[in-house]
Amino acid sequence: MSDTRTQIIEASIELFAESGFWNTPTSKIVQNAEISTGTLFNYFKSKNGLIDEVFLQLQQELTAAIAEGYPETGTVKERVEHIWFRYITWGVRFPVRYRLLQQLKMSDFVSSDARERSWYEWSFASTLIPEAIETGLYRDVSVKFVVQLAFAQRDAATDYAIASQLADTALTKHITRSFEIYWAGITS
Amino acid sequence: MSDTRTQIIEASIELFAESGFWNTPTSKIVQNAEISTGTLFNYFKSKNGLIDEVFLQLQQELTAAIAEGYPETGTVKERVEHIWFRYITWGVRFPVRYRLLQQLKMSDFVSSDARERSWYEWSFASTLIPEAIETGLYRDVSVKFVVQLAFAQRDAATDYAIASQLADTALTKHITRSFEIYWAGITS
DNA sequence: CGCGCTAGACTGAGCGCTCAGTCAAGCAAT
DNA sequence: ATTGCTTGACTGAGCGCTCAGTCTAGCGCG
Repeated sequence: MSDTRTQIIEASIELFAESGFWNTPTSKIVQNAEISTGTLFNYFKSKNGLIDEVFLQLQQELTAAIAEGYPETGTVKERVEHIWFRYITWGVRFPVRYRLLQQLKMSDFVSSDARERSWYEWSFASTLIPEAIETGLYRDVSVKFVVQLAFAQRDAATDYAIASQLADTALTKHITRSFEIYWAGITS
Repeated sequence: MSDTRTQIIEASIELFAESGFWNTPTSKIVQNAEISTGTLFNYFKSKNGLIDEVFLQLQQELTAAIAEGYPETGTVKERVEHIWFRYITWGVRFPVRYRLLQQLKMSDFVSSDARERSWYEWSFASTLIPEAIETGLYRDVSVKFVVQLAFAQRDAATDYAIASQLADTALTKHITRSFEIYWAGITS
């Protein structure tokens, strides 16, 4: 990882988050990264290629934060709660990065290739969903919907925490409470 | 509402939903609407002005669908459930419009002026939130978070219903169930 | 009824400009 | 001398938007 490459990615994160992808010309990126036009295209084959790399970078940072201390042998609830906690904490600590990642996930700027590659990072949690089904502690609802709800409620909790600038004990309380609400909803 | 204006808006909805705003040049819109370049700018002062109008149009259609049969005098729960039901039903019936509206809400393409104007449409529900606070049936959670959670869970339920192509009784059951989950989570 | 006229919706070539991406020249390090 | 990174003026495709001009429906008048 050369220094120049990092500079470009950091400048891109900042500008993309600020103005969006289509409103951020490469000219502004090179200006912000203090390099020249040509150098950008030495490191990335196109602007879209750069967007892919920014996405992978952010996804990797988030996944690393979650994977750290992951209770491989814990109960399903413990593991889901761990992800919940780490995810929201990361979002609050890096709100610019979090919002950009959210936007990238939703948009179709990111190539399907990059999306696929980002899934490998989640291998540590690959047994979670099958196990959740087996334990059968959920209400009579499809697993797909339970997962989708988890994502939606977790993201809503993160947005709220960022907007309200929660920290320390207030943040911890909020995370625990939001998880309780989720768990109370889906378990019978 | 002239026919040409409607043509332009319908063409825009289709193309924006398909390729996004920045990937839809005005040349494609006029092609799709079977008019010429200049006509578009007779009806809308700019491309951004057009986006605003598309947003207002969709928001209005959705609000009209929800306002119809709204139980003004019902309990808080009844009224929230009514909105829940109508919203998801509208999304399932018009998935292209629903997805585009979601994107527009999230993005910053829509001017703050247009956003403000769209709030007037919701006046029929203006007493809902104050009443919800008074009744105090919620858990010890901030009202803002309860509202944000409602939006998030309702949208997740809609996405799931669209993706799974639910209809008729299966759809009704899903809507009721998803509302139950929300209600179980936030009430103590 | 028929003619002349007008209003204004519509047209589309083309303007000015921005953009992503190129490439020949320069430079520093070996 | 050679290699490989860096530079930034340059390119041409594509964009939003304009405007001088066309066309037609419909009105007033003899």
